[in-house]
Amino acid sequence: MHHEQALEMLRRQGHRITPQRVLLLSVVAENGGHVSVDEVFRQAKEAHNYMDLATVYRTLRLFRDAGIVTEVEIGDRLHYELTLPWELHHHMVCRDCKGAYNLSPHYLEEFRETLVSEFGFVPDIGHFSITGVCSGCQEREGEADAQSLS
Amino acid sequence: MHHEQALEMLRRQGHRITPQRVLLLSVVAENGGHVSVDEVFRQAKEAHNYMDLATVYRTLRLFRDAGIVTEVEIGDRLHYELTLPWELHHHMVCRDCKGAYNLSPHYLEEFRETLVSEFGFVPDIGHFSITGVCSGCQEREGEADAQSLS
DNA sequence: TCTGTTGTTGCAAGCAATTGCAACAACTCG
DNA sequence: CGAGTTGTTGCAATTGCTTGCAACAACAGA
Repeated sequence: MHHEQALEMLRRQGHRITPQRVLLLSVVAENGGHVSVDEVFRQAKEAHNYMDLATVYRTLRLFRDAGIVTEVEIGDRLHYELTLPWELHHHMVCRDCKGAYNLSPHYLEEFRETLVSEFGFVPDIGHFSITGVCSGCQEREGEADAQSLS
Repeated sequence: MHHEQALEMLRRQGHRITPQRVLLLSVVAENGGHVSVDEVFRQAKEAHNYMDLATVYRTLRLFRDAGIVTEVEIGDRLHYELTLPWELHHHMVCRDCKGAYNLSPHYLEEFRETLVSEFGFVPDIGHFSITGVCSGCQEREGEADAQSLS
């Protein structure tokens, strides 16, 4: 998603283009992957010498609702990443190392359709993420357990 | 899960049985379905004339980690319900009406196994819940949309 | 270009939930 | 049963995030 394009989307949805929004969008964009709110706040302040945390939260939420960014809950903190429509994905978040691994949407398609057809429940899988333990941390846990037994 | 049994589980895991824990367990148990933290706090205070909110949070989390209760996030508040091993279920939580509907584990089994075999990622589906819109609220939304168009 | 309307910001207060720490009490072992 | 050990509690402070509100500024229309 190109900046100009995203800003145009916002405007078409009736939102105003403010310097804060332009700045925050570029901060998220320049970070490649997912960034924590704190990090966005810090970088924005660095670039502009001022930024209000409430504005960061409100703006990122706005971007999310406008489809410009995707919200990912890592641990219990919100992170955001640019939504790239040609590479949509969900996340598997490791509860130990807080790593976030991408998951192709096709793994969820069947599950989604079952919920809709069986229960008429339409899940929000645009922002889906699932917590668990990644393979690396499982090995580390294994070692720890072995030690605690000895 | 019977009270005595749950307390015995706690003790076996090396935790102490305190009056607060006994009280909080019975409050959760007596509520049948899922209860909000606030409600647990209120009822515990009513029964015992004193209870600290931090203790409620810590105790419920302990119960969760011990497998005695299940944590359900409804809206953005934590709720808890007794874990009944013979009727395990997940939840579909409606983002509009905050209703929580039970979902049999079998709907997730396949998804779970795919994550494990494909990625070595073991999801926490003991505490799984998914947000979306229930069928009732979809109808209501439909009406609202129709009105706003007229 | 100027002006009015209305969405946005900054600030401070508020929320649910968590945490550090000293006083305390449940369990263990003698 | 009584003393020591160590997990637990109560309290207050703190965290991450949200919200109410008055001042402000982006856009539209004249």
